[in-house]
Amino acid sequence: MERELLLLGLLRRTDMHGYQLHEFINQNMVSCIDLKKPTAYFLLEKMADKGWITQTETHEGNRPPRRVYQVTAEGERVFQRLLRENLAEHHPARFTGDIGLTFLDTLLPSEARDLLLVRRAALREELENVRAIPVHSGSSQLVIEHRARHLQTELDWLDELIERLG
Amino acid sequence: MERELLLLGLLRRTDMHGYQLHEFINQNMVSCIDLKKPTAYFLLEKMADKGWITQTETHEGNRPPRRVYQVTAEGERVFQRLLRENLAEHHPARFTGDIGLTFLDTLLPSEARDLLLVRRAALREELENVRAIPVHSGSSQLVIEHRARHLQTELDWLDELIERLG
DNA sequence: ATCGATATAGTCAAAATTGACTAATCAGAA
DNA sequence: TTCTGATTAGTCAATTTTGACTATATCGAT
Repeated sequence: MERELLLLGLLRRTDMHGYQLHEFINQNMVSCIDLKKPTAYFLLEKMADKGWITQTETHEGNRPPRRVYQVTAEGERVFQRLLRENLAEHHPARFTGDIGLTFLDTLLPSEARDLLLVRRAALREELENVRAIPVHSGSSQLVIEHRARHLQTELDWLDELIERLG
Repeated sequence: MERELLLLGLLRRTDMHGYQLHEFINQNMVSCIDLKKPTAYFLLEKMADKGWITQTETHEGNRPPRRVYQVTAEGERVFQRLLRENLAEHHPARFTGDIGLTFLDTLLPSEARDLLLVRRAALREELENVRAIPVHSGSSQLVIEHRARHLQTELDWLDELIERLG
């Protein structure tokens, strides 16, 4: 759901059409996410179906029509929910593309802090688990060591973020 | 291609059938990759089509037949190529699931070292680029800072790995 | 004014991925 | 022994994702 979070978050700032959204993401968030154009349109259509956003077709001359999207009241509620979920959950497979960070400033620092505390707990647990993997399991020692390092970096980062907020 | 690299690498060690492969990956490499069962079978079929592996159907009583896979000579060549590509390339979107590490010990330390040197160069370049992003670009400062940290961790890790090998 | 190159805006068929399923076997409890 | 739940082995339809495409507009050079 973090792609939906991103699209909602951007549209909440400014109404945009599909191409514009995709361009923005491609220019400013490459390091964060790789969202292909057709996927963006696909997600937008799905979100429109669910009533999270509405489309306004604008015809200009002979051009292909542009569909500008606006976040609905329901979409706003979904954004709020997704943002909180994203911040509180520890997604084990990604230290990159932490979309929630982009919209952290839309929350009260105290609430943001509480959500990150939940995440930190899960992160700590995983780090302990990884450190507890016996040497002669089927998994590669290098892979485990590598992961432990990034988990530690993530933990340090969260610690600092939490401190900044509190 | 790193899923193919993984499957080839595992099959190169021991012949296995699809379910076995999936189980092994799921038990020992969760932190590394999330390969769903149907995707595993899909990839195996594709690899068999390309002649990288061969299937041997074994019927046992009334069971659904098991297809045991073996790496062909061509598959072995592809494995060697994919491993080298994987080690030398800096994949910007993942600090997790570095499959190449699992099979690093199949190379001569000196060659492994050379490949990782290429990767380190690309990594350094990205870190510089990320650090050079102006504060008032469209991207979130937190996201950039977050990425820079993990890139630095990755760089330190590579430095150490390279030293260990040289 | 016109030609080519690039930017804008979106679509589509083909390929890949997934959740949910079938179906047989096995291990232990009643 | 027979029932139940877990394990083994793989498949399938529906959903998602992608590369390649259409088509107009715009901008700079000739």
